[in-house]
Amino acid sequence: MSGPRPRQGRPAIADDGDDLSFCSTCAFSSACLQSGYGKSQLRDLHVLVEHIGPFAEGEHVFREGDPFNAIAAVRAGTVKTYVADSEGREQVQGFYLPGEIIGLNAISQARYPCNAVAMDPVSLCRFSFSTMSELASRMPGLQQQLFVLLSQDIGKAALLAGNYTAEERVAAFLISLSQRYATRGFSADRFRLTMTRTDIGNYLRLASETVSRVFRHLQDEGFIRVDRREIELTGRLALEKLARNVLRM
Amino acid sequence: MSGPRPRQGRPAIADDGDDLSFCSTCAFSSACLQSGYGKSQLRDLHVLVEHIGPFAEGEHVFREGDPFNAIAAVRAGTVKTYVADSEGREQVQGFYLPGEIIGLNAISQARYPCNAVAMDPVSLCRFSFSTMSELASRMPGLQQQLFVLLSQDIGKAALLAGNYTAEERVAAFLISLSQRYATRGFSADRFRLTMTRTDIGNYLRLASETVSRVFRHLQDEGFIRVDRREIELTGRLALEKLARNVLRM
DNA sequence: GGGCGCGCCTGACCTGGATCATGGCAATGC
DNA sequence: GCATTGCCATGATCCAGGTCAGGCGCGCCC
Repeated sequence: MSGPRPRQGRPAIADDGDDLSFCSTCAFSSACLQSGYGKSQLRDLHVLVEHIGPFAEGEHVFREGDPFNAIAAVRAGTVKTYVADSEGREQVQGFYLPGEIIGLNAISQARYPCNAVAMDPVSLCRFSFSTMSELASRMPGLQQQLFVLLSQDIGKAALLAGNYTAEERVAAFLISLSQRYATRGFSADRFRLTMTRTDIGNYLRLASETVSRVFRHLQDEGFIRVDRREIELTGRLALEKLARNVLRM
Repeated sequence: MSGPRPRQGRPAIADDGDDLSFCSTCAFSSACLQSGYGKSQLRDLHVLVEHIGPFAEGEHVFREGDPFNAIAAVRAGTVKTYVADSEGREQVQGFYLPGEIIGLNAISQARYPCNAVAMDPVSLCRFSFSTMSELASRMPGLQQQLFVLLSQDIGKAALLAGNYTAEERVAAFLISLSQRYATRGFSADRFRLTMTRTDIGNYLRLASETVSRVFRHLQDEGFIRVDRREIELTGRLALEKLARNVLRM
């Protein structure tokens, strides 16, 4: 993780206390809890966790080409990853919500292949990848979790690749956000879009005008209610139907 | 790997002979050679390799929903992976050439999330994933190789996702094939397309007519020469320029 | 308060690629 | 030799979404 360094907040290295819930959004802790590890082994894991941030809105977490040495779980806020094409246009690759992992696609080249920027105040859990690999050799469950996380990400990217209409894309985007918020304990039907229409369009490969128009249309149909960044899903079933092909459900 | 079982050819389990080159296209063998392992350790690896096939053109290697238990390296032929959308239309996800690995995206759900079918006679090296995971715990280099392979695949899928013209997509497709053939020792400038125009279109999210027209146009420009499935790249530089944004080079 | 900038919306128009229809050509089978 | 089938090419037309232009409202700073 290069770019701005942690400037305040929690100690860089987790302390040895027994309170394992101090980082409830940290995916690895929960992943390993699921794997049935005891507290002593979890403490091993916590040694390699470093809490960094907060990053202010617009601040970069890492930039394309930075040397890779760590992956990170989002603790709070939203991180956007993007690349710039040869004409300097931005291509958004993904939005990462609390509990989700950034940096997995950097392993193969040992450099981050994209930029990551905070959409709002962001805190992260940083995991040294070399330490984690080493630990994974001794903890088969952790190794397996890493394989699963990596494998999941392969599928995710393929979703956008399909041949879908603007309406299908937008619906899938909303349903996906909703599901992801819900699994983290937030409301599934009412949340705040932390990104602009332009960002959404860049992500879905649509013009921002099209995003606006589709929002309008979905609202006219009674499927959603939008007010600036606030959104409410009032016709979840209809949205899911639209999103079905994209999300493969 | 479900579907048709091996019906002839090499023994199912590699023998203990010293000839480690018997499977020169097998990515893992070479990956581990690169990692500096000695022959005795390589033999460990070869124990978990099973040569299967040949599969005839049109035969399925696995199908969506099949339980996952192995990944496989293509030894010979081309494998196409695809899914069917809710209206039964086929969406091609990728083509896998000799040396490339299929099945990595199946780890997270323990089921293959797509279908894999042979485009021409195909032989595979099958690797039991559980055995390999276990082995990876004892061979950090192998674990690392697996991480790298998985991480690579995350990026690949993202390429198609972009907002590109038909010409850029087709050029990128050709350059990508060329590069991949070249790294496997085949000619970079002259090769056979093992798939139909429809398959190419399904993969690139273009109509097959558009693929035809773009081929024609690229030929008129002098960048390629096409004769049915045979293709020659006569203007590699121009093609690379067209492909630059898609392939990020 | 007033100017300014940014995000967002909306309408008018344009265009790249899809779709539809047709025909050619090579391989295969009878 | 002739029919069939699958793949490919090409022309005519259509349309989803891009592009361009204008306008509005909110927050911010002087």
